[in-house]
Amino acid sequence: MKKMSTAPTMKDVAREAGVALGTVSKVVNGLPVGENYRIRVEAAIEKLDYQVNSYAQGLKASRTHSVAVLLPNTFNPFFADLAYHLNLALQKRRYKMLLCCTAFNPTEEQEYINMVRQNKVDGIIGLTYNPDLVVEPDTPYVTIDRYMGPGIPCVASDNYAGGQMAAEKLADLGCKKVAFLRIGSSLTNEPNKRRSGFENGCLARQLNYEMKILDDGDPFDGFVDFLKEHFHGGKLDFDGLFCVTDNLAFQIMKVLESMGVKVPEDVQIIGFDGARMFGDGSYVCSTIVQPTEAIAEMCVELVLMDNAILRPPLVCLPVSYACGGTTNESM
Amino acid sequence: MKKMSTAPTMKDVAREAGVALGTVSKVVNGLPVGENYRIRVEAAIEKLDYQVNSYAQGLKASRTHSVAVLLPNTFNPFFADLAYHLNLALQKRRYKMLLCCTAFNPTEEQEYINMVRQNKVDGIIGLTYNPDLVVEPDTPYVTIDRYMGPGIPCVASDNYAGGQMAAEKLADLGCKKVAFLRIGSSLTNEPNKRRSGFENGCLARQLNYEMKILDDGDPFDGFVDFLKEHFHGGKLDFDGLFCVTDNLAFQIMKVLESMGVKVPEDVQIIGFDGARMFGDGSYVCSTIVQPTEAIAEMCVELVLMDNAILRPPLVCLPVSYACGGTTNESM
DNA sequence: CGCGTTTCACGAAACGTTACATGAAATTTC
DNA sequence: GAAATTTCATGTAACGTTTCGTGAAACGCG
Repeated sequence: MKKMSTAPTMKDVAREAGVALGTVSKVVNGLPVGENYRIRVEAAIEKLDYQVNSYAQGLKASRTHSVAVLLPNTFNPFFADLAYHLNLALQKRRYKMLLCCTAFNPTEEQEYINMVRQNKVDGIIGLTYNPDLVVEPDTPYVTIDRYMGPGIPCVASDNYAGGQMAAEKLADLGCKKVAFLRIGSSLTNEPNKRRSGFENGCLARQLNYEMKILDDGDPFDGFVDFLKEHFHGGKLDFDGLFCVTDNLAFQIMKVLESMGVKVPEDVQIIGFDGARMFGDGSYVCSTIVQPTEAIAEMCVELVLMDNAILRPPLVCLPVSYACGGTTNESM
Repeated sequence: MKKMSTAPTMKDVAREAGVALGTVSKVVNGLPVGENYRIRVEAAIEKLDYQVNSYAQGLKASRTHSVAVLLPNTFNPFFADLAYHLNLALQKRRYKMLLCCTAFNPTEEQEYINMVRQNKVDGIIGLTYNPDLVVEPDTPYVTIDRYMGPGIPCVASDNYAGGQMAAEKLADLGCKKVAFLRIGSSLTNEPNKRRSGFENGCLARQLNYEMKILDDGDPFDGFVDFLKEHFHGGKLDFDGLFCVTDNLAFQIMKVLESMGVKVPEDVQIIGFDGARMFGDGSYVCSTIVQPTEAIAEMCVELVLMDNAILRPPLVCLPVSYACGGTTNESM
């Protein structure tokens, strides 16, 4: 060892092992190399505690072993779960995860895509809200919940089935008159299918239903007004509500509480996502659970797939139902 | 433009602008350069849509504009908040965040540190549980909540004050006999100060207190047994509990619920962290709120600080108190 | 045994930057 | 006005890999 201060390079390893530079490279990359050479090189690597410099690697090979993940934030339990399982899935394959929180901001999203472009990540996984995001065409891009065209795979829950399931559960719980509440972008994205699934589910079970749909910018008051309109003589017109997300369900429950409406005695509420406190405990409310782990695995699988031809345009994964609170249906 | 397929490089920009390579580099890095040259180069950059290749940059300059963040997970609201604000703080400075979830696993933590070593990140911010983590000495390292020695800055809440505050709040709420519940590592880390703060707070307010401390491996049943021991004739011996984290407080509340003990009527509970549902809504329980945004800002500030001499060994940031639920003290 | 073929380590040439030495031009100084 | 000084664009040499053409050794075959 000549120099202590600076990290050992392949050249150092080559010198130590008495082989050529290229041979070390092959050993490091697991390419075929003579057995006796391999042993010598591995010993030298061990001895010098050599670590490849992934920036040199990235520069030369344009393979960086890192993937960027775009999410609105990490504090919504659904996004948090996704982030966690994406990290796990990437780590399993020895990939690093660049996390980018976009705060639902389209400009921010584009900024991040651009920023990530310079970084030459091997792929991008994005749950985004900018309908006309421009992505580097030569970087594999996989979306969650947003169908952006045939070349860009979209991974989502089976939102239609989830909507249907919500209707069935409400019917099973004995509801007669229910409502669907949605807030969110009006884009044609996968979660919109929750609505049609719910409608058809209601029709199949002959459930009376109503819709209240707010767009992204709209103030939450829209729902408060809606609920008040349907509140007569201390009683709500509905005995069941399907909220498009657990977050919304949670807020609605607070409004109802303040109105003196009891959940679930007076009205059943089902959300969507499968948000849990602290990631393990009980569900925040009764909910259609998204299979975050499977979604994450699938995203990683697709984004790292070599053969672009095999990438499917859309993958839907099965959802399940879970009761909120500590116990069961009685949430 | 000669070649369409491959991304433009500095050489392309130099040719386009009719200047030397080094001049382009200076413009890109904001170094002083003649005004007329700058204009020509900027025009060429615009025209070719040039983006620096940060792998070449990282290789040459050993400055990668990325920081690794080690957290146990993203679904605990406290960690989620940290991740979010760290991301924001880094992004403000145009840095990328490599997120690494370690699941409290010491081996995993070391693995990640090693993995990150190859990547030559500009710094590491870690909330870790491995007491003898080996970190690259030449990579700036900042911890959250773990004091690891004078060379490694530690950023934390003022845990002592938080413990005191909890005692005072319980006293203010009229409690007479309280208990402190802790689960977690027995390492000498910052959160341990919550206990001494609480003890002194209780002494100052002449509050009767008891301690129940479980170590990391111990089963949660330890608390259930403890509570049952102090449960006589349908009543709990305590009228106030201070739990070392909101997560614990949340679990304890569920146990109490199943025992028929009402919160806050029968017993007041205060947690620690400031966990909120969906990051905005109400607090999960009454709690000592950690200033996650300030912690994140400080970590980033310290980890990117050029002058290593100025790095303080320990920074404590002020906490605050917040009531749980939708309303006030009445949880 | 000699020729053609395969195998495989070798070493040099990129990859796209930054940093530094070089020298020409512009400015100051007496 | 000439010499001394400053200014600043230029071009070249790394940074640590991967890739690929080269040639020597080992092998098979007639």
